[in-house]
Amino acid sequence: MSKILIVDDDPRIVRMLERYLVGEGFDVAAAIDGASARSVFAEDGADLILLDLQLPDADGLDLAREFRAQSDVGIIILTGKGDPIDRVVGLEVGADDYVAKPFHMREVLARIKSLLRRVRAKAGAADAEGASGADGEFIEFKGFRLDLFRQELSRPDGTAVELTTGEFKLLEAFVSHPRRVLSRDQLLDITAGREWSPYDRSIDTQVRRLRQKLGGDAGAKDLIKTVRGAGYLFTAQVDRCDG
Amino acid sequence: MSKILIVDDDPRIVRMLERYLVGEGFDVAAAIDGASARSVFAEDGADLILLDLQLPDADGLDLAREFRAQSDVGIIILTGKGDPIDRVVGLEVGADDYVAKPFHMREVLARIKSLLRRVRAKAGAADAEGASGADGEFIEFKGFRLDLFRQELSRPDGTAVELTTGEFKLLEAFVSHPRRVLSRDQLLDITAGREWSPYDRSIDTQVRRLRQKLGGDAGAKDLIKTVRGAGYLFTAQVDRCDG
DNA sequence: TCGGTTTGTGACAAATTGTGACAGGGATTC
DNA sequence: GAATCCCTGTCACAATTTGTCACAAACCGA
Repeated sequence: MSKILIVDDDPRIVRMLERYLVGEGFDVAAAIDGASARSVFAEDGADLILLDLQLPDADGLDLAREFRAQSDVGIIILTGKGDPIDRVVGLEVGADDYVAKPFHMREVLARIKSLLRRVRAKAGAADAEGASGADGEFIEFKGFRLDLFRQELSRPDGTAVELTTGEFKLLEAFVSHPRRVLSRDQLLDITAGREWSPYDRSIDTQVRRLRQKLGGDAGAKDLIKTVRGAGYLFTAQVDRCDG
Repeated sequence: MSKILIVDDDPRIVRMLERYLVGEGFDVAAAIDGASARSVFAEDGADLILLDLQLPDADGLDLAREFRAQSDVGIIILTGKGDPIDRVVGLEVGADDYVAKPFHMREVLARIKSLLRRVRAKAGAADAEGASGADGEFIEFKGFRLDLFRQELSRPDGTAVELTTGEFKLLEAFVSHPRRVLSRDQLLDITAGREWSPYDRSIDTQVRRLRQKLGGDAGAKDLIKTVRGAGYLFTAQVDRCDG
């Protein structure tokens, strides 16, 4: 269950959001000013913050920067009619999304779900980083080298493998959770932020294309193994390097 | 409320800025030459100065140095493409940021707010450098060198790359947020201050032109990678240098 | 072995992006 | 004020990427 922290000085908005989100099964906390928001977040943490910019005792953007500096929490900014805050500023402080007031609950919910998916995926990827903590540049497996920043893959012999965006995301999902069975549901969630439905074969197709590019000559099925009835499994050992 | 001093010899620009910023709730003063700027600043002070470099009776850089010497006021320089900036000492004198003419009001507003936050934060604790704070003179990536004040770009071999204003702003957006996927929405917001609508292809076109100029000979797709369904990604590592 | 289920594979259609051409707008020059 | 050039957004079309479909192959339990 995901924890959501609502920060807004308007009690009506807080109540409305709170009721709706609790009804959707979220674990909800609320704060009506910057000070209580800080303490609540410090105490209980959160997976996602809904943050109004106009607070009685603090600038919402400063708050956003603080939260972002100390964690990977997802931040959705609620912009009022009077503040034409543009995305540029938000981008600088690390906000992930925006909702303009007045909003519909349904819209907020959609963005929350979308962002939670992204945050979870990112957290998963961060797990794989291990204790080094540093944002490693390369990931190596079975002689291949994956550059996360450039989204490029090179073969053991150094030649480049042309990957499309979708293939890269799929491979990233695999190397982030190596030696673990990933269901089609999880893979689709990570790569496309979508829900999986029983007859969706898109992951199968992408796996096929990735296999082809990974092992046109050698062990493609070795790298990505099919687990019947469950999903797919990335078998290779994964190392991070900073060089 | 924050006090902003506008210094520009073009009355239209002054009026435009003044009206907009007053509408945003700032306390605005204006001067059309160096002498009046000095007196206004000496008399009333300011939290932030918008400073044009071309003044009838003074060099804007000297003025900036003076202001900075006697206070911690934030300084944003307005640079025009035709401005005869003979030396690159713009930042040396202590300017905090700059905006290239012609600019959009929203862009200026975003930078003003960002800088005001930084100035306020500076009064408090350690100075966390803002993402787009122009505290370096050059920006280097993959051998290219970008001069923010002159809006000039030079290739690894030293030859100049002719950039239009739009291309420059796009590149600036990329180097300000490197190794991060920027949506068309965000890019359009940064470069033009516009909202993106589903069939707007202008960013695609600008990206194409920039790619062409960046990599006419080398890897253009290396530098700006397309992320299908999401936006574009600047892949190179970005360094700020003072030399 | 047989039948049902699940997955691999090729082909195709839909969606997204790259590319060239063009026209309107703004600035500059004469 | 008119001619001109440059920049920029839009359009049409090409190329690429991706999801879906139909069918073949593989797997599993009875």
